[in-house]
Amino acid sequence: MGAEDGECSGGPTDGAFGTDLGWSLGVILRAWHQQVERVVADVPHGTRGYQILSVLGRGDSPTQKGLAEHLSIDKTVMPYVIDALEDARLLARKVDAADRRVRRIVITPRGRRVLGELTTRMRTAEQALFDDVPASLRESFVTQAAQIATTIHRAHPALNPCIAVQDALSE
Amino acid sequence: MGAEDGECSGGPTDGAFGTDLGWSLGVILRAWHQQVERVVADVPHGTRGYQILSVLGRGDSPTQKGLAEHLSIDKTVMPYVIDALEDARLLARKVDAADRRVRRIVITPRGRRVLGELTTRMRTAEQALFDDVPASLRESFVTQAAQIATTIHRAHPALNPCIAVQDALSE
DNA sequence: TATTGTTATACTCTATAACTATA
DNA sequence: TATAGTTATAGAGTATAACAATA
Repeated sequence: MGAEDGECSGGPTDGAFGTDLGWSLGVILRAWHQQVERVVADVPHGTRGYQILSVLGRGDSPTQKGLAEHLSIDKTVMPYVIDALEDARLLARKVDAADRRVRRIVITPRGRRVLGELTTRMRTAEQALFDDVPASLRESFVTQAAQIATTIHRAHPALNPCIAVQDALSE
Repeated sequence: MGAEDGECSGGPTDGAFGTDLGWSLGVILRAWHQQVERVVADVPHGTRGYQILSVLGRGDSPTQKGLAEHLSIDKTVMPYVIDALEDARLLARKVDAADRRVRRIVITPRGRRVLGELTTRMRTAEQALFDDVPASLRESFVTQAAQIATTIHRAHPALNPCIAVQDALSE
């Protein structure tokens, strides 16, 4: 005791219309990271490594540039991330025959196996994250987040040069 | 031309149940930061400074420790953040009479005025962020994010030492 | 002895600039 | 000349450790 009251009353600032979206998303994203960090502990570069494997698991063979844009990180970050994942034999660089400047990133059988395990464990971790949240709310939120993220990712070329690349390609 | 296909197909990885919550939230939060960065350009420490003013605008007079816990940052980050906001005369440190170790942070009249302007401009910026998202979806998402963040913030003591402090106080 | 706040320092992550190899 | 990828380096943000003041 000493303080006559609680330190902070908690929750976002503007209850009426939730202008404090940044705070809310920050709290959830930090909790997500903390919750899944043990799942991805053995994956080089943790959640980032997992997200790269996820994209590859979809069947894509993106370039390093395309991958960087999907993850919204600078292309100069890619080499050491890809190096680490390649050293772990989870993926491989493959020189593009049509343009030898380009390295296509492909998942290895081992990478696919690891991704399978990770996906299962991620589901469990996310359920634990939402332990005190009603299932219907959780499902709704996750679905809406995916919808909105996809829309924003498409709508903001500055944030999503990946689309700019596709536009350029289709010219 | 050169690449035979697009670099990445976009969207989260697992359409079925959205295991890629981390990607979705990351995209939305990054876009939010980018969208509001001009609004908070004049506020020391940008969105962080804004979030601190938001809490203070609620009428709280939190300690620096409580504030750090609300924002999920280390207490050692607070001094220079508070210094900058105090230099800008947006808030002030006030020694707690009951416990002279403690500095209560209070908003200044100027801080309250600035917060008012910021709140309005944040609303506008957030609407721009969700320009291509249906209004009903946007409102639902923002509300749900606030609900879930509050629940998680309460449920995870490790992430939310603020509650731990309150528990300790109520003993 | 424990806690709030502070300072100094080291570490991680990220971006900027300059280079190479291809086109 | 322009682009994909790489490397080296500098910067921002963050955490760890040690300290002062107070309880």
